[in-house]
Amino acid sequence: MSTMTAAQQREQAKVAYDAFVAGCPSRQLLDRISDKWVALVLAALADEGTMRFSQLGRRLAGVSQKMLTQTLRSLERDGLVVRSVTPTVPVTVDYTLTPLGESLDELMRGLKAWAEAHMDVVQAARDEYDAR
Amino acid sequence: MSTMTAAQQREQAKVAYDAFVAGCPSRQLLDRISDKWVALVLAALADEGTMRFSQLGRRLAGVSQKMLTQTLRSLERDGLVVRSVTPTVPVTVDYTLTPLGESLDELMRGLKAWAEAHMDVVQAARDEYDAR
DNA sequence: CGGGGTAACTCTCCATTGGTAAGTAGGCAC
DNA sequence: GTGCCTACTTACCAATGGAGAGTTACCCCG
Repeated sequence: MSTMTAAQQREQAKVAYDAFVAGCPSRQLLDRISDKWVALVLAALADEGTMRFSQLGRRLAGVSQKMLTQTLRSLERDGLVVRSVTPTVPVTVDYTLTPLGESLDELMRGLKAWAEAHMDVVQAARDEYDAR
Repeated sequence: MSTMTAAQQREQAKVAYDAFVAGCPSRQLLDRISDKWVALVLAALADEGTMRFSQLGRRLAGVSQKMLTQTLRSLERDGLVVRSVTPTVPVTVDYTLTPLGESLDELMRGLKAWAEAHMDVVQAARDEYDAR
């Protein structure tokens, strides 16, 4: 058979994708920032400079402690924040953006600005869609 | 009691958050684009102009049909893409970006550019973190 | 010396989400 | 009729994320 069914084409594309995605940097970053809490941590740290764990927990109040530690760890691993432990009475942990983290945050602010500028249009589109 | 325990502070912050988040447009948008597939659909449509359902399925090959329909529906609802059905033999469905969708895509390209420029630094940070 | 309080986690359980695979509708080709 | 096409929809199942309690390590008060 010289022609392929749609199912076969999908199958083939899937294999190509598996190989492709492993080494694609923009895709890796996408996975990183496609995490709801990453953007919020970045924004909070950019606003306040240095913040403690509990401060962050209050600022992005909806976050669970589990997800906060998890997010901060991965950001630290990627070199976007620095984690510094001060051995005070109850231990104090501070987080700060690195220059790299700051540069990413600038792009994020662009998204925030877009949201504020266009959210009313989006809302109108939603209302219209739901009405029909 | 005039002072609050940390637990009580967290509880209070949580209530404030619930009220805050419901009406915050930038947060709503964040939830929208914090979906892995949204960015990819946007990028694909911006590249190719109009695409059919199966074309998109092949382009972002890792996507399941379920998630593709789901993503496209929500983008349509938000006025970022248009869906047009042509009643040909097997029905043909085309998707195109609206001007609104295009404007969001421009920001996304900024992120892509950041990724390509900085992914090597991130990778180096990861390696170092994993090594110690 | 023991009980209580604190910060930053860590663990356990459960609900929601996303992936896989199979099924559906309507029409044409055989 | 049987089978195949596109664009879904549905059923099931594994993984992810949230809620909340538990843990560690320390100090202070009585």
